[in-house]
Amino acid sequence: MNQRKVPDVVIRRLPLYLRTLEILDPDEAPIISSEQLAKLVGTSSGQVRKDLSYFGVFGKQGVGYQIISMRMELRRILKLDQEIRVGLIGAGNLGAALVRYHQKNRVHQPLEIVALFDVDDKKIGRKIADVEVFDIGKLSSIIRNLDIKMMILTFPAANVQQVVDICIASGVKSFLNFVPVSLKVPAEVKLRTSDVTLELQSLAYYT
Amino acid sequence: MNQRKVPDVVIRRLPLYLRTLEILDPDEAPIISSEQLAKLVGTSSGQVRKDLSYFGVFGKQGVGYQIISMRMELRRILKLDQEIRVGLIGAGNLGAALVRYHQKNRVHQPLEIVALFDVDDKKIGRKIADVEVFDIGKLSSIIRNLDIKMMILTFPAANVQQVVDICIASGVKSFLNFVPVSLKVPAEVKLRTSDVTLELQSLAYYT
DNA sequence: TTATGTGAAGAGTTTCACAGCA
DNA sequence: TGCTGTGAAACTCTTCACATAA
Repeated sequence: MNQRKVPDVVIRRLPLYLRTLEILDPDEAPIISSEQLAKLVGTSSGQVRKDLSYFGVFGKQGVGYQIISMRMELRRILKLDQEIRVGLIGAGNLGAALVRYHQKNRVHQPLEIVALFDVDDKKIGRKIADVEVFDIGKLSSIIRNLDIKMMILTFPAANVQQVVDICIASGVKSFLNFVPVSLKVPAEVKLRTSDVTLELQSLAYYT
Repeated sequence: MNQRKVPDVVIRRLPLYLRTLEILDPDEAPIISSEQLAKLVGTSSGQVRKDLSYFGVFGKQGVGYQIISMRMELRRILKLDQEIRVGLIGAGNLGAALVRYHQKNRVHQPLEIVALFDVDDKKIGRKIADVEVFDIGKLSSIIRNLDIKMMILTFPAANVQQVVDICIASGVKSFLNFVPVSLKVPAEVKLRTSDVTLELQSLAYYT
C-alpha cells in the first residue's frame, strides 16, 4: 500500500477497470489475473497492478483477483457505493442528449441526475427524460435542497464562471464542463472539461 | 527549433492558444506576450514558449508575438488552413446535438461535417442541421467519394470495432469516439475517446 | 509454481532560469 | 531593457523485474 496522493490518471482508469469487471460473469470464472484484465481494457498488467497498489491489497499472490470483491472495492474507492446527486445546467440539445444518454447507460449506477437548470421560460417546469427543468435563478437553493454534489455544464452563455462560483458556494464538489471556456476553480473542487471543438481541431493535426 | 516528434499534450494545447488569439482584436493590440497569453488560457508563460518552440521561431525577443501571424502559423501547423471533411456515425440524440453544436460554433473553421450515417430507415435521406443522413451500408463508398478524413462515433452498437476498421480501410485518419468501448487502431491512425460515463464515475472520487 | 505487490529504472512532461536577441 | 527560446533540473507517470506469498 502506497499512502501518498493518488494521481488523477490512476483515478480516471479505475472506472474502466470497474466497467470491465461488471461485464464479466463471476459464475463462469470468479477470478481474473492482472494480465487478463489488462488485455480487456487495453493496457499492461504492470499498470493494472501499480494502479491498484495505491489502494492496498486486492488480490492473492500466485492466484489473481476475485471479481466480486474487486468490484466492491473499486465502487467503494470511487464512492460509487452511495447515491451521488448530479445536476445539469443548460437543457438545450446537448444537455438533453446527455441526460437521455446517461439514463440509458446507468445500469446499477448511483449517479443520479436530479435536476436540470435553464433560463428559458418555455423549458422551465417541463421534464426531460423524467428530470424536471428548474429556473436557473433557483440554482443555489435547489443545489442545497437536493444535495447536489456534481454539476454538468452544457449551456452556451458568457457568464459561466459566475454560475460555477454560485455552484461551488452552494456545495458542488465537481464539474463536467462542455462549455468552451477556461474556468477557474479552487483546489478542493474538481473540474474536467470536454471541449469537442478543441478535440476536433487537435485531431486535424493527425489528418 | 526542436525537430523531434511533438508530444500529443502539446498538440492538444495548440487549439486553445489559437482560440484565444482569435478572440483578441489585433487592431487594439497587435502584439501579445507569452505571459499575457498564458494568463488567458490558464497556463504558464514557460509552457506557452516551450510548446511553441517545437515549431520554430514565432515571436520577437524582447517584444512578444504578433497575433495575426501567430494565428496563421497555428492554423498551418494544425492543418486548419485547408478544408477537412468530417463524418459522423449514429444520428441519434447525441449525434444530432453534436452536429448542431458544431455548426453553431464553427466560426471560420475548416472542419466541415459533410455526412451522417445511420442504420435507421426513418432517418436515412433526411437532413440534420443541413447535413444528409446516409445508409451505413454505403459507409465505405461515401467516405471515398466525399474524401472524409475524420469520423465522429456516436452510435450505441456492439460492432463498433468492425465499423472503425471499415472507416480506416476507406481512408479515415482520425476518430473522435463517444462510444463506451475500448477500440484498437493502427499507430498511424489517431483515436480520441470521450466517455461521459467514465468521466462522471471518476469525478465521483472527488465528491 | 504462479501471479501479485512494489521498489527502482526509464520515459515523458513541466518548470526553472538564464543566455541572447531586438 | 524586456521578453523570447531553450537547455537543464525537477517532477510525474509508466515500465520493468524480482522478492514474496499462496
